[in-house]
Amino acid sequence: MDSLVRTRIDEMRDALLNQGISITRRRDKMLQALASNDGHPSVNELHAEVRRWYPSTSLATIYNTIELLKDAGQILELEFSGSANRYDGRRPQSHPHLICLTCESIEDMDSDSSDAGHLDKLSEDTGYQLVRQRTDYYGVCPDCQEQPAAASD
Amino acid sequence: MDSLVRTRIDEMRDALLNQGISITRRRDKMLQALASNDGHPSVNELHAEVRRWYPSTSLATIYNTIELLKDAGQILELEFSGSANRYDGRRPQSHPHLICLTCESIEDMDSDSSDAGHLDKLSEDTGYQLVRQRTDYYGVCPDCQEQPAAASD
DNA sequence: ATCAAATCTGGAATCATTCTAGACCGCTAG
DNA sequence: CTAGCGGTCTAGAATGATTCCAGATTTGAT
Repeated sequence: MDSLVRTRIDEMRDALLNQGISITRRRDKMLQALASNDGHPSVNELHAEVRRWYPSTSLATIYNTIELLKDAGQILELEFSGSANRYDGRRPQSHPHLICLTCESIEDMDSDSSDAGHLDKLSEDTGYQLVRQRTDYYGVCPDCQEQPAAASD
Repeated sequence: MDSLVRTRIDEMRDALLNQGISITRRRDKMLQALASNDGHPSVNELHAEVRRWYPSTSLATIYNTIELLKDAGQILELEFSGSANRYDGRRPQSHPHLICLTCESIEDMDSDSSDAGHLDKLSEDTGYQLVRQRTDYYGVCPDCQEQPAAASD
């Protein structure tokens, strides 16, 4: 296991402990699943992953742990109304994404305007106490531009 | 009725007609509801509005008309996983919003980086064919900062 | 007035998420 | 070692937005 992954797991673990939340075995597996997943898993994917070790794990536990991580600022939630939410446990800070309308893939972008002082400045300008932002770009990814539109029914 | 509202209704109407979509009475009321609504109505609000004239209107018709407007690029859909989607029929182009985490209000912002050439440039940089973007800022609005946290159960 | 195509209704179906009641687990005090 | 307590977990029901569907209605052309 990559040392970055291990570091990230420790970060999440410490953040939870700081809030008085104990790290149970299921929660630990969930942190591992999040830290080692390169993409943007859905609840079902995380559920499947945790179940590989603890087959009795219920969906409610996954949702529950996500809630704890959100409160601790350790997970980024990407909401979608038509399909399941997607999560990023590696980079919990706001950052932009590229979303393919054809294959529904989600790709991270480097933060540009969404870096540190940006929200602070905007808070002053607007009078809002801003805590996070969401920026997504929707289009067709390079792969799907080449495909002869396979799965489009 | 404001002349800007009337202009906007005509825009939407023409866009639908151009796609061979006829403007039925319910659809017409829906365009009026969208063009004259200053905020970001939900499907239920639009439904209620159209029902004032055509009480038998079903929810399916509202969803259906939204679909038509989306295809014609005449409505902006803001997706939320936990609650109902919200719509903007006045400014269908991508533009950023301020969203209050306390009272769930949605406020328009002027486009800054999300103007015309921006998506084109980003398309070149990323290889995606980008068609729209979504940028939302989440925080607490000025009103809710003053309130003694009324509805927070 | 007739007929076909488009539109609309009302209710069922779907599906992600939240809720809930009770079972279970791990820890501490006695 | 054991009883009890608080936190955790499970399974399934409940919720709510959205989509689907079959049949009824309306529209427009002739």
